[in-house]
Amino acid sequence: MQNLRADVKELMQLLQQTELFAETDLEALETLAAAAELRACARGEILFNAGDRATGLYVVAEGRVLVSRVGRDGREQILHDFGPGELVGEVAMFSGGDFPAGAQAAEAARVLFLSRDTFVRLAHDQPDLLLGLIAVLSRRLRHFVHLVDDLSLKEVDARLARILLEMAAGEITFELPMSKAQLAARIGTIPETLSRCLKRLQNNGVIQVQGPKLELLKVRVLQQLAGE
Amino acid sequence: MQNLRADVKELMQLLQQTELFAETDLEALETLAAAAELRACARGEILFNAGDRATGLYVVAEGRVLVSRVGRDGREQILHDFGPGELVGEVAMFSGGDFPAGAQAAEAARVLFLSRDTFVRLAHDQPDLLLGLIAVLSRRLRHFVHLVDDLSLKEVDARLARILLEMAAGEITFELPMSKAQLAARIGTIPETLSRCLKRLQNNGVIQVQGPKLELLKVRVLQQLAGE
DNA sequence: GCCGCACCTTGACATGAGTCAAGCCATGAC
DNA sequence: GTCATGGCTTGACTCATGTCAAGGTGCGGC
Repeated sequence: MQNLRADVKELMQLLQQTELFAETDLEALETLAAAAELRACARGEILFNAGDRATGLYVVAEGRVLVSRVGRDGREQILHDFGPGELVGEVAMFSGGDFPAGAQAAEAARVLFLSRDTFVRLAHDQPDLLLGLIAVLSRRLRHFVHLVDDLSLKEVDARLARILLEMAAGEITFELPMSKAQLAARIGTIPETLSRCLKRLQNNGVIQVQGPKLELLKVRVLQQLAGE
Repeated sequence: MQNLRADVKELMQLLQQTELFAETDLEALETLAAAAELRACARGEILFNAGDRATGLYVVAEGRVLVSRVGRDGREQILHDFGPGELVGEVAMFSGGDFPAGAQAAEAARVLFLSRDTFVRLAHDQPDLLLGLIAVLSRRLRHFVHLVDDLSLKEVDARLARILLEMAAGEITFELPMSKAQLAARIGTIPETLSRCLKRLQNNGVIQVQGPKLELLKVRVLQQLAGE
């Protein structure tokens, strides 16, 4: 991970586009920007591992960062897939102090690092920031409820259907925003199983797969599979 | 669910023993207590269902409240098991406005209901409350990370071993604090499978089961099973 | 005491999903 | 060109876990 030079103006702009700091006033933003470090990481590079001591949090400026847990057998479960503007590693700051999961760049990325101190000092006289953080955490919890629901109560087909609909975002053709191996890890399975599920859906005429290109032929069927 | 009369003094005491309001000053606590409603619920009674509009949050005063999701096939996954002093339904207040999961009393319980308005008004001039809430949400997230890890990356034996060690809390003999069906729902399986796992552990001399009474004979083996 | 019910256990079975090993296809290096 | 590589697919197999059905056990009501 490489530290980059960046002027405060640019950092302020980046911060303004984040979920947490969008409403923060300019003065505070400047303090924040002055204390932030901009870092570049290569595809696959690790930001932190589960169990690492957390000295601060990250904000994704560009690229995508995956947060995941890895089992003893090497299998990986992706917990979050964060894009520009999203916070990474905020939980560790307010409970425990170590990261409960690991994070790595899914593609070349730039991230802002904010030290714990910087953040705490700022939050002290910006109660709005706390409200924003509460909103972020609540959204994360909601996401986890659905993830647990999926993993515990649904089969792979249902999870796949749901994520396809989500990634399609209303379109009927789209390109997978990640490798199939990563997609498998997101829905809590392995590439082989994913491959077979996609095949089955294709054989049933529900979707059309062409490398990373997907076409949703029967959206209704997918919705039903996903559990409404 | 039945509304109970309770005097403000008593409610204040209850609130002081909660994870969120332990540090709140007496004046604010009094306001809170005056606005809170104390409710009694019978065992099995439902506080709210997934998807219900949330008009406030609950604090467990007595008894246990389970938060869970139920699949289309009727299988249940317990997400949280809350005891006295813990918050229930806080997520809904800060994102979305509806409960992402359902809650029911695991045994006869008394809960305090706080309306959204009451809470928001109080939080407005008690920034400490926000910090406390952030701590609570962070802990919940940490819990979910482990739950997802368990469900996705470990088998039932490992989850069972972990929860047994947790419930034993250092003792070697203890009594299950819930029915075996509920235990099964907590570790993401069904009573039949739980029954077989317990049997297997017993046959291997790792534990001794006598109805709801458990004896841990080989703690080391359990720890190893649980994944260190 | 006996009935009925809730809770739990057991067995036989079905199946979803992981493992292992092989092979395919495209891409980039040389 | 051909060779190696990474990413994906496929098949055969195994195994954990869920389903279904039956039966036990204990407890409270009457």
